Amino acid sequence: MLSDTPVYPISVAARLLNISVHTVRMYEREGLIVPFKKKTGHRLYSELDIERLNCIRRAINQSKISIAGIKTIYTMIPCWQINKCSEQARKNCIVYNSNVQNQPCWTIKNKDERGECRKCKVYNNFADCQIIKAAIINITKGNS
Amino acid sequence: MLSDTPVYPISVAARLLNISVHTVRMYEREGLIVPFKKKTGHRLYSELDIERLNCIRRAINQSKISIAGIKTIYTMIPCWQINKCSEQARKNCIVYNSNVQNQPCWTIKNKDERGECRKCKVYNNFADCQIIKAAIINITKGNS
DNA sequence: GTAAATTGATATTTATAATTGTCAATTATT
DNA sequence: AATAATTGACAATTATAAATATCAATTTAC
Repeated sequence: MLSDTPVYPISVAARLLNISVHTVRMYEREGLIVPFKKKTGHRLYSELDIERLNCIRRAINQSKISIAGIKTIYTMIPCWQINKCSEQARKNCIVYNSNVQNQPCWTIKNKDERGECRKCKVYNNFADCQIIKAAIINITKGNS
Repeated sequence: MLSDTPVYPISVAARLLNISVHTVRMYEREGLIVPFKKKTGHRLYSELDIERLNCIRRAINQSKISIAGIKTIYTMIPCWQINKCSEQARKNCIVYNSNVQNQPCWTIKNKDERGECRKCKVYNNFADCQIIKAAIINITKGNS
């Protein structure tokens, strides 16, 4: 089990991934990752963040999915299913109630009952496009 | 309602789309489209095919989703839901029974009870990535 | 029967996404 | 207090996906 404790500054994260600091920041701007931020604005990355970034790199370099494509796929995750949100929670959730989002749920500001995105199953378990596909298939297979 | 009758040869289709004949063939090689083919191998495109191709072009040029990304998204369509396949049909369907496909269902050869892909709702109604997203959301919202 | 169009396969070109570089200002570290 | 690292913003570069060109063989259509 990978640790989700934010420990690596961006320079170390970039070195672990064999990419530049700029690229790591770009993935954040594009909404693919949500690193921990200190009050001063400095970023910190966990082991889990590194694994997530590796996954994104594979999608780009091996699967040839563009960043915009990855973002679109992330937006397809039915988070209320993953999190088994209650009727009440759904009623209050901006993600659930706006089909037309073009943003992954973790990029949408919290005005509802959702907790911290960095700790959420949706953010942590569905970095891989293949896993997202499998999840959608599983969920829909339950139906008649 | 757009006609699904195959009428345009590839040169006309390409002209309607402002792209080259080669590009149209490429989209087919990549599994994004399934044009009608005469016994001689010559392709024919319908109005619906043209609209589908326009949709693919928008995904590439405006949404900046790569061809590999579009293909991955197409692979996420839960076709058995769209087509309301029976238990029996699912049991016999290679698409339903192999989660690990990396191909849209219409590129997988028919050895089961599925009909002609060009006539299928899944192929015809879900060219647009946004619509696929909406469909997945709808289907999963039905669940508890 | 002949000119125009289509086919597949390989090679080339082009467009642009992805990545990196530079900079001054701010923050961290010892 | 001084050096190293990080920040955001803009510019430049690189890598490669997307599109096009070329070719001989086959098919279409008048």
